[in-house]
Amino acid sequence: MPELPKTYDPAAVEPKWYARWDEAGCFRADAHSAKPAFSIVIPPPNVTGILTLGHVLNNTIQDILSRRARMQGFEVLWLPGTDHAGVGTQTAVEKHLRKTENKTRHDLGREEFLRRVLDWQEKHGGIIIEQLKRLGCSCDWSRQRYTFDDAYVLAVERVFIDLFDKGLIYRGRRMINWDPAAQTALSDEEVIARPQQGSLSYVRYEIVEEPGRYLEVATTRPETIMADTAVAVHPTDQRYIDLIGKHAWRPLAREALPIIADEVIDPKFGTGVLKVTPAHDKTDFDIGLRHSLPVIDVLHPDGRINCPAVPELDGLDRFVARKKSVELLSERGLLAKEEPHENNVGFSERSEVAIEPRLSEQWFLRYPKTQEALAVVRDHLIRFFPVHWEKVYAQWLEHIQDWCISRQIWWGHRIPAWYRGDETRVQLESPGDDWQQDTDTLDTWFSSWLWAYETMDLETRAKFYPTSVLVTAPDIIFFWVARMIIAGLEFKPGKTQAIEDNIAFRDVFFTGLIRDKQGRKMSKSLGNSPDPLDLIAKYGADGLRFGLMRIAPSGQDIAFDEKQIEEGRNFATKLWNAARFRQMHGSSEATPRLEEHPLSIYALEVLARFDELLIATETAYREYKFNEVAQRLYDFFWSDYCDWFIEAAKTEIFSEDEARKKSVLAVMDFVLSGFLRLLHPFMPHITEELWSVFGFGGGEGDIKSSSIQFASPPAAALSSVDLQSIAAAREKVASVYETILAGRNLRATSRIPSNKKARFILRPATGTEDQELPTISRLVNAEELTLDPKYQPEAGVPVAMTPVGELYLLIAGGDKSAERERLEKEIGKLENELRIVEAKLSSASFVEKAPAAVVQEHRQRKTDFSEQLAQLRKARAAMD
RNA sequence: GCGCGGUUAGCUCAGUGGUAGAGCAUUACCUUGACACGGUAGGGGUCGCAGGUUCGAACCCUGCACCGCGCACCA
Repeated sequence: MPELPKTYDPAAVEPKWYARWDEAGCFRADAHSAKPAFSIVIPPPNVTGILTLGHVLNNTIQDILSRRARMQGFEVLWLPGTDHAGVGTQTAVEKHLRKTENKTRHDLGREEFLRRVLDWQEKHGGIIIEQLKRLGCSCDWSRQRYTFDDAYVLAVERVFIDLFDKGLIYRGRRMINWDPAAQTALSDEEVIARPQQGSLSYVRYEIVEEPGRYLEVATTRPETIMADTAVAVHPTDQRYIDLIGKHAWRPLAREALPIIADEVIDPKFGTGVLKVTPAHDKTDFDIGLRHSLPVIDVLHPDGRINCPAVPELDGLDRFVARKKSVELLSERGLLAKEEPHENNVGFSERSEVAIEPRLSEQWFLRYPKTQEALAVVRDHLIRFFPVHWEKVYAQWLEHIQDWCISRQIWWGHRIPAWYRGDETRVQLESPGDDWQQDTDTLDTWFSSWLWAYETMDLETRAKFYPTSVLVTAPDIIFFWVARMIIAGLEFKPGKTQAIEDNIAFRDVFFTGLIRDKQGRKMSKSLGNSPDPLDLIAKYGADGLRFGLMRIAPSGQDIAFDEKQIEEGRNFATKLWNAARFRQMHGSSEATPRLEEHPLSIYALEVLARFDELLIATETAYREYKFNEVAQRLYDFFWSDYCDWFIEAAKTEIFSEDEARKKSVLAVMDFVLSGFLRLLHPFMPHITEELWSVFGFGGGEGDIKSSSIQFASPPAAALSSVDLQSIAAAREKVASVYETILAGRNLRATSRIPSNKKARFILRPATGTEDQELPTISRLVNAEELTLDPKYQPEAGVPVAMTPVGELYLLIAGGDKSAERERLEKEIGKLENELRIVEAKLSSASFVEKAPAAVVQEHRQRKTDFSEQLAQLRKARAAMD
């Protein structure tokens, strides 16, 4: 067994093991395996993206699930890949182009621009894959996919054609969300409402039939007045009822507009009069349809005003034109007033500019299988964790609108539609030379929604689809999760037509969002997003993984604090050193066994706690409570194993009794071997290193049989020990540990410095044996601990009441007044507790109505407190 | 307006009816033969507010406040 270096160096251990695993093909999934299948598809990161803390969280969870399943004997497929990320990638390249060459994509033309995107992809693509490897992700890299793989592209086009043939995809001129910066249509989901501080302008529209009489119209968008084609009021609004059917003069680009009545007008808003602008507002467009109003578009695609009739405004940016139009109206006496007004404005999720509702010819999908998609989640064929996301999901599906799937960007899947004159054909190949292909591309999510199965060939799909679990952030529940569920139900890629074979995944685990300490989202512009690679360099991938998992409560946002990652690193070091300690005392068995050794009470205690740990982690895993699993592992190892078991075990390790020494070392090996396996999914590298160093996997040989990642999960340690003797041992241990705590407290309150040995005397309670004295003595750092049933203390000797008797601390020249003070404090505390218990017991209703066990417990407590109090009072009295 | 989540120690969070917990931070002592990325001991909380149910409420019920999020409205 090679000797462990003094400190753990993740940089020396982690890449070494990852390379070995990868080379040996440990992560490769076998579609022909007889083992049960476990599968996860990665939420594909942007192909040119770099690793963020969000990715670390998400992929660590997937890796934990994959590694755990592998150990449990599943054939595991964790399928990796990347996404072409249409708008995101294109925007990045455009930005770069503007910076380096001061050009737009239109300057280059479509073909050249796409070549530049490919260059960009060549340069930045795949970085994130290498970063995931550094994190330790056990993906099957031989199956890595990309949304622009030939086969994948073909599948996307075929799906488009299929849905078109079914009549679910159609082309139409409708109101869409227009992003004037990216100059493309967006889906409703890509628009984020933000409250904006603007102003409400009250504009005067003169009545055509009654010159000199004006209608006041409140608007936040005076720059679109030229596109007004009517003025509307509520049909029952008494203020204006006589005007319905008459006309009003449009104040800019003067023209007579009909005054119409429509139910949607809110008489309480503004003046109760709405200017109807069908080209630039969804509600207005609908009103226009109901009243057959003409549509006038006064905006260029880039958001500038397109209205030669008003030269003062023509060509101005929409926001500049807004101010200018107010000035114009004001000059002409047509502005009644202006008041500040807050309203919600839709912003493009990507380009961060206000979106423009715009009438445009686009492709739409009428979602299929929405009822079925609701049902599979409602009926828990697919289970959401945490469960409350079910409601959000249902709410979206219940209000679902057709999906605008065409984009006017260049980087994406081309729409397989062809035009010649008025003719349209939807098919893979061009119908002929004189046909022009649609210039639009598809929404990136229109390719992502096939990810759960289109990434698998038929053989793989037969084994691994539906996938076991999807791990993702809740912000893409509509974009991706819901649509993948719909795609699975519609295209039925499963082995039969049955619904349960065609759900995309059985479980969905939604992670939290990582925020900074102030609760803000991580973002580049705030500079509050640490680079995970820096963190890995500082704390190791294992430290980062563990630290993050320990603070990631399921379903809640995570306040990131580097301190927590440091804790992860510290835990790795603790593990390392505990292993070193074991290693100093001889070699270990490849498969540690307990049977041939008599177990000490401390061994029974730590093994019982280990068994509790097994159950607790199993339960937590079932609910995807990774932070709880991590915390349990941490507490068990640090406190139960290191602080208590190892410390108590030193009595035997440093003794001359070979049999007992052997026993305690065997228990250490048993616990270490089991604990390494439990911890492996969280900290794969260090556990593999120690597993290998200790030779637990059977030493050298095939990595697939020696690696910890294929070792079976630990079984319960005490299943063959009778419960009574475990209980007896644990009770004894509890009294020993309690005594130790009391002894240490005596030392500290009596101001004995930690490096000074102290002498103790124990006047034993009935039944106390001297067997455990050496351990107590060691753990209270005693120079000597003697058992003396007849000990009569001098007044002022510090004393503590313990389960094994009265424990006295002998100090030369003890400070009597300090001891008096200490005693009085102790007495005060006890009196207080006794008072509480007595009050409870004297309440007749408590004694009558509370469960007998609870009452009994209180009675016991009362007895204990009273006895201890009597002793302490005696000691106190002796001092006077 | 509708819905969801949160409010417990300075910080991050556990805690589904019976003596309020952990880690970090903090204070004191300690480089002792695994570990100072460590050990030991301590201090620190009217569990957001107000009612109710109960022998007993951080926990169950009702209302409210504040923070965050989603949806709808948004002239």
